Amino acid sequence: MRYHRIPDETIRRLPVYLRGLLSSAEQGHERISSKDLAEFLGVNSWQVRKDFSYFGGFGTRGVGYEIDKLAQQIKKILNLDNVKKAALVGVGNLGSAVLAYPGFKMFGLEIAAAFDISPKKVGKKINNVKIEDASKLQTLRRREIKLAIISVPRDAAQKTADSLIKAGVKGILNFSPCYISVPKKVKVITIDIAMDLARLPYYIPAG
Amino acid sequence: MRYHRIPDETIRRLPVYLRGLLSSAEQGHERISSKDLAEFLGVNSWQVRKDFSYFGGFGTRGVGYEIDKLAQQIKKILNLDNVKKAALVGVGNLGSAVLAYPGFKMFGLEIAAAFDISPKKVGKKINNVKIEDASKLQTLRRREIKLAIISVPRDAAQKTADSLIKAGVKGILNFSPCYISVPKKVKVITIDIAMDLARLPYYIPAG
DNA sequence: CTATGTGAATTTATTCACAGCA
DNA sequence: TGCTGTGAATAAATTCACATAG
Repeated sequence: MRYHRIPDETIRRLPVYLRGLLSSAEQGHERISSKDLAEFLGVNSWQVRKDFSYFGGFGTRGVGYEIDKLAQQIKKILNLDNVKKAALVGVGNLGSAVLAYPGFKMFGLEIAAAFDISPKKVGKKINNVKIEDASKLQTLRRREIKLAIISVPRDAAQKTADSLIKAGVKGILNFSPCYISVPKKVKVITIDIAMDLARLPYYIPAG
Repeated sequence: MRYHRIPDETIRRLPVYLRGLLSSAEQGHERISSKDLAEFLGVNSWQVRKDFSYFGGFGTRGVGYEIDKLAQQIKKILNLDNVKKAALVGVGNLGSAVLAYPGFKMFGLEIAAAFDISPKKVGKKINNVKIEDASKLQTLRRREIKLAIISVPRDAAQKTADSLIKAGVKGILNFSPCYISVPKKVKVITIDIAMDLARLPYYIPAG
C-alpha cells in the first residue's frame, strides 16, 4: 500500500463496485476476478484494478478478490461503517418515494428522520419513519445525524440547506433543481432528474 | 465557429446552463455575463465560456449573452427541439413521483406514456397520464416515443430495457440499481439514489 | 474599458503493457 | 500459467492568460 491522492472518479465508482460485490455474494460467490466484476458492472477490468490499487490492492494474484473482505474494505474507505443515518426534508411525492426506497439498506444506510412543514403530514408515518415538523431540524445535532436529503421545492432549498448545516449536517443529497451554496467543509451532491433526462436527446440521431 | 469534438462533460453541463438561463429569464433579465451565470450555477466563468466556444460562442464581447437566443441554441444542440416525449415504465413509489415531477416542462420534456404490470394500476391516471399494461410497450414505436424512464424492480430492469429497445427507444433513464446492457446506439443514464447517498460519508471527517 | 473566445499550459483520468506474485 | 498491481503512455478536461471585438 502506498499513498496516492485518490481521484474523485474512483470514489464515485466505489459504491458501484460495492453494489456489484454484494450482488455477487448474494448469488453465493466467495471470490471474483476483476474481469468478472467489471463485466457485471459494465466497466473495464483494468479500471477496476487501478481503482483498487489506490487503496493498496486487495486481491490475490492468479486468484482474484475475496468478496466479503473487499466489500468490507470499500465500506471502510467510504466511511460507511461510521456514518449511517440520514434525515430527509420535504415529504412530497419524491420525498415519500425516497423514504420508501428499499435500496439504502444494502449500503448500511438508513433514513432515520423525516421533516415537513405541512401540518397535514407531520405526525404521520411512512415506512416506519415519523414525520416531524421542520422547525425541529436543529435536533439533528444531538441525534448525530450528519447526512441529509433535500426534496423540498426549489425556492426552499437554500434555506433548508442553511438550517441543515446549522444543525451539523455535513453531507447533502439535493433533489431540488438548483445550485446550493455551502461552506467548503460541506459536500453536496445534486440529482436533477429532469436534467439527466434532458441530455439523453443529444445522443439520439434526428429523424 | 470551428469544429471540435465536444467533451462529454460539456454536454453534461449544458442542461445546467439551460436551467440557469431560464431561471434568469424568469427573473426578467435579457442578458447575462458568463461571470453572473457561473456564479448562479456554482461553476467558473471560464468554464462557461469554454463550453460555449465549442459551439461557436454565442455572446457579444464587452456585453454578455442574450438569454433567449442562447437558451434556444442550447436546446437545439441538445436536440430538445426534436425529442420531447418520454415513456415511463414501472409506476411504483418512485415512478409515481417521477410522473408527478413538475421539472420536465422547463426543458420541453413530457411524460407521454406510463406502463405497469399490475392490473390494479392499469387504467388509473396520474398527472393526467393513463397507466397502460406493460404488454403494450411495443406501441411506443408508432407513437414515436424514443425516450424512456425505467423505474421497475432491479430484477425486471434488463428485460424492460430489452423490450423498450425493441420498441425503438433510443435513450433510457434508469432508476433501477443495476447495470443495463444495451446496443451501442442506445444511451443509458443510470441514477442510483442509494449510491449517491453512499458516497457522501467519504467526505465527512470521522468523529 | 469590458467581457468574450481560444490557443497553450496544466491537471486529472484512462488505458496500456508488463513485471511480480501465487 | 493466471490474474493482480502499477509505472508509463495516452487521452481528456480544466485552468490560465491574453488577444480580440464591441
